[in-house]
Amino acid sequence: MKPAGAGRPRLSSRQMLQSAAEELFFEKGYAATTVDDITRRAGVGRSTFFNYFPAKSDLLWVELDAAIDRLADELAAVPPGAAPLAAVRDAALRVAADIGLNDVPLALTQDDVMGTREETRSSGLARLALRSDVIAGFLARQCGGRPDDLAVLAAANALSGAISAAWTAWAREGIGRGPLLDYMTAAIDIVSRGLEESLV
Amino acid sequence: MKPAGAGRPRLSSRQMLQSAAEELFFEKGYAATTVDDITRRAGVGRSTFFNYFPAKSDLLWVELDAAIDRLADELAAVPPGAAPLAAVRDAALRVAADIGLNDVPLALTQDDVMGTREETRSSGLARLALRSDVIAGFLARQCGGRPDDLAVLAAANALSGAISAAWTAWAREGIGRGPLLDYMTAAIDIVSRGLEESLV
DNA sequence: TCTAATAGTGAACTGAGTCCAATATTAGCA
DNA sequence: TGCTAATATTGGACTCAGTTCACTATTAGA
Repeated sequence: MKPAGAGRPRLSSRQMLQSAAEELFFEKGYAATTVDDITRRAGVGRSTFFNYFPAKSDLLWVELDAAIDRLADELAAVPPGAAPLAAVRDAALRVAADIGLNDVPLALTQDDVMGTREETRSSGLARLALRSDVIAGFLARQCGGRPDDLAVLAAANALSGAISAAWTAWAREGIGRGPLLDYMTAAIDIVSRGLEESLV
Repeated sequence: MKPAGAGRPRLSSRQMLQSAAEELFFEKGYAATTVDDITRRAGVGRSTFFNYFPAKSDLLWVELDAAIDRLADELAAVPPGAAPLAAVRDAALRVAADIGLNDVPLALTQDDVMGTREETRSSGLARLALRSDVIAGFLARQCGGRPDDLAVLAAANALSGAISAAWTAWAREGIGRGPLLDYMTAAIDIVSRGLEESLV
């Protein structure tokens, strides 16, 4: 097997690793694919892998990681004094609006990963925690509270949970899915308005 | 070093592993403690460890794991037709009421002492996901929807996030903390009633 | 006392992630 | 062009979590 991308205009090692991994995950599944497999197909040394990705599981979450970075940037740009909840919603929706219909994190399409694999599952949840932190930090800043205040934590976790729900439901819809933005709007609305109203 | 508990009335291997681990985590931190260290001090073979705990990180979450099991049992016993949100709240509060002031998961008190937070954190998030699943399953059952419906997912994630926030804020309060029940009541109230009202 | 189930065991194995010092590549500059 | 300093890539040795499996104790119960 030739290295992916051989002959074509030179791709970055990062790109080569990413596409080699994507191929292999489809061919053999995530669990059965080793880091060695990936680097061999990408045509780079094994050590190089860890220069670009701190863990194998990071390959599953490329799109989501980018979205979380975006969210942090958007929130950092919110002027002090703006209504905090509305600001989070708007930021999340702006980010969602830029996610293409095929920018689904591999983790959410790979059945092999969705199942029992505890380790990969928690890799996804690490993103949820990161996003919770980002939101909690922002809420604390806007409200003048501490980021580990119960109300701030609860609100941040709930919002982050809603955002996760949107990604999950969207990804599961399969090929015919509509824009992520629609899911995101609905999910954030549910927790913003209160579960009491939304559920029954 | 004698095995922990030598001479005293015979403890189960599980108990011995748990207390050996607790000691070692305090002495050297979580990351620096290997499974070998734990089994050596507990005086059992290495294989025995994995008979009792699927992963090293499970030792950090014993109390929380028990609470999630309890929650699942409580929800399973709810009669069909009961109001779903109220049922989840009541179940969570009943479980919280039985958590003693010192039943703090090791992970939550020790995460600074225990070295790198990332790994302990991601193991904690696995619990959050499990709890979300339990709640989503229950909501779907009561509402007659699918467990991967957006509204069900969003509500389940939000509730689970609120419950996590309660545990976290409670644990961080340190020795003088009040009962978990108080934190749980407040956190669930916040997401139930809607963030709009609760935040500003 | 016998027996069948259960608990505990060591040994060999896989694969992720770390560390490090050596080497290749590239960019910037004169 | 040639020199240099930064940066990228590399292999190899290492640690340790977690799996598998066949084997041996221990225990409970008839």
